[in-house]
Amino acid sequence: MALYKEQSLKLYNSMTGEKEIFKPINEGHIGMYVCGPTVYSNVHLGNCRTFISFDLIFRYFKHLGYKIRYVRNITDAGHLENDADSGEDRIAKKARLEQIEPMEVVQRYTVDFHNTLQKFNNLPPSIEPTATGHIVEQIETIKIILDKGFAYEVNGSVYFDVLKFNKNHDYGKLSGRSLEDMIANTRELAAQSDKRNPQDFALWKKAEPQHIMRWPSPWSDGFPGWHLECTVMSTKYLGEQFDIHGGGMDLKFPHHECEIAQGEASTGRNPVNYWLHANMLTLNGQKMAKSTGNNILPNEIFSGENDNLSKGFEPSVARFFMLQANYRSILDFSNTALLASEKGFNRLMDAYRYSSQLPVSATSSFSVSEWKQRCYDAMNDDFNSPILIATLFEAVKFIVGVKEGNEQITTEDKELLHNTMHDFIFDVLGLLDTTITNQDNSEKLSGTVELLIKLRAKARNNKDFATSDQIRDQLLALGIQLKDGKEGTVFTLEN
RNA sequence: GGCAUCGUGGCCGAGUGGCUAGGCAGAGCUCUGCAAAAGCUCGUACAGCGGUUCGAAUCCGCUCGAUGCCUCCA
Repeated sequence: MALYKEQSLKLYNSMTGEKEIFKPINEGHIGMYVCGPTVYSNVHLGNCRTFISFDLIFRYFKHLGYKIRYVRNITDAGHLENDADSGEDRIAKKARLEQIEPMEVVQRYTVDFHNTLQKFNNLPPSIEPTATGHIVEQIETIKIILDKGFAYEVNGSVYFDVLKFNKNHDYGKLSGRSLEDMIANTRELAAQSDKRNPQDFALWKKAEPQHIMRWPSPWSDGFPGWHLECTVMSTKYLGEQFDIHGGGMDLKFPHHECEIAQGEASTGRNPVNYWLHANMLTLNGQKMAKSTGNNILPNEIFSGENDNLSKGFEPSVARFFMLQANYRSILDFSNTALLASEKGFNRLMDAYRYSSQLPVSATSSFSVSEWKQRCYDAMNDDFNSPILIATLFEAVKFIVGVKEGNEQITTEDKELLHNTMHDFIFDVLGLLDTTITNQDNSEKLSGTVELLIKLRAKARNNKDFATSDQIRDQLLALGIQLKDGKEGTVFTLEN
């Protein structure tokens, strides 16, 4: 029996502002769409957090036995930098600055995006469609919206008529805004365009002569509006109505609001059942953003080459750090927080590794099955990874207790404990065991260090502490730390 | 200015009407030739002011503060 039949999952629906019991349209199947990146520069850590959040969600659904189709787009058609007609396309601008083709920009940063997410151990989505690969479908959708009377053409551009749409629909229901308030608070901008009113948004834009990325359409040589691709591609691959739509918090308005409008205008149906929004990663209390330069690149985390960092960190440590906060909370990035996570991460991994070799007893002093369900309870409560991690640390404490002889575990429970930890640490949280220990190192290195450990033990037996301390201190200077325990000495390597 | 979210112990960060979050740091102890490591024990916090309640960090109101969105943004 599939696990999802035994577990009741609740998720926080941004549309209603409440945690709701999750019920997919088709039992056992899930369609999930997540807004992907605009590939005109390297992904920064804030972008990664969103995709790690949805990777956690994707992984948990898979773990529960759902058959899930996860669609995440690549925005490779440039969005305009501002709303005025003279605005420049971001990708075209980057191409101009780097003196290359726009699609070279797209290719370069798409590859970077994939490489980076792979380092964080994100699973690839089921389908990763591109905006430029769906120009035809976007034109078709514009035609439908025009036919239904929710859009108008002006000078080769097509705009969505928000005022008209709002007469029979609720524009603003996702972000909690009312159109009246928006109109009341509109600051009149000098360079207003062909729009009938400022809340309208482009479905198709006529390209200025210098605009490189352009396609023919019934209205003009131009390019699709920024919100349309997600509507079109989610509909194409998941249907007119699907289960989950996710994305960064900053996309809630206007992007997702516009998607709802486009979907309802073209199909008459509310496209999405559950809206999930991942919150921002901040740096120095401010949102990380490409445009402001307030950001950290993943490679800087790995190498430590950034003024905010004292050292480099493994991708899994950064991932663990992010998963210690709920995906809906703002998380502030800092070196000290990352250092704390690294220690906790290592302790968790040490305990996991040891869990397979625990000494067994006739009884258990800890209810492993009850603990296992609490792991599920945590994830069932809107993917509460911090609670899951806290629960895993209960097991860590217990494992240490068994090791020290203060707790007991049966053979059966030991297997259940080890397997459950494996499932949650690796399959659900998506962490990688990158901790460097003597088990992972080359035989030559570990053989050498073992030899030094023996020599040191011999020196200590002879009370030759000068020699023993020399071995210990010089190894430490090389980044090899000796740890004396009851059962002898082990070592760890600094990474 | 409008809309929204949030304000938790030294730091990060859960929870949410009565019951220990967790991690890191710190303190004491054990172990140790010394140290490190490891283990054990320890914190009574919820912005401020009112209100509801037998009882509120948790609900309501106000004040203050922070952040996000309102223009592209994960």
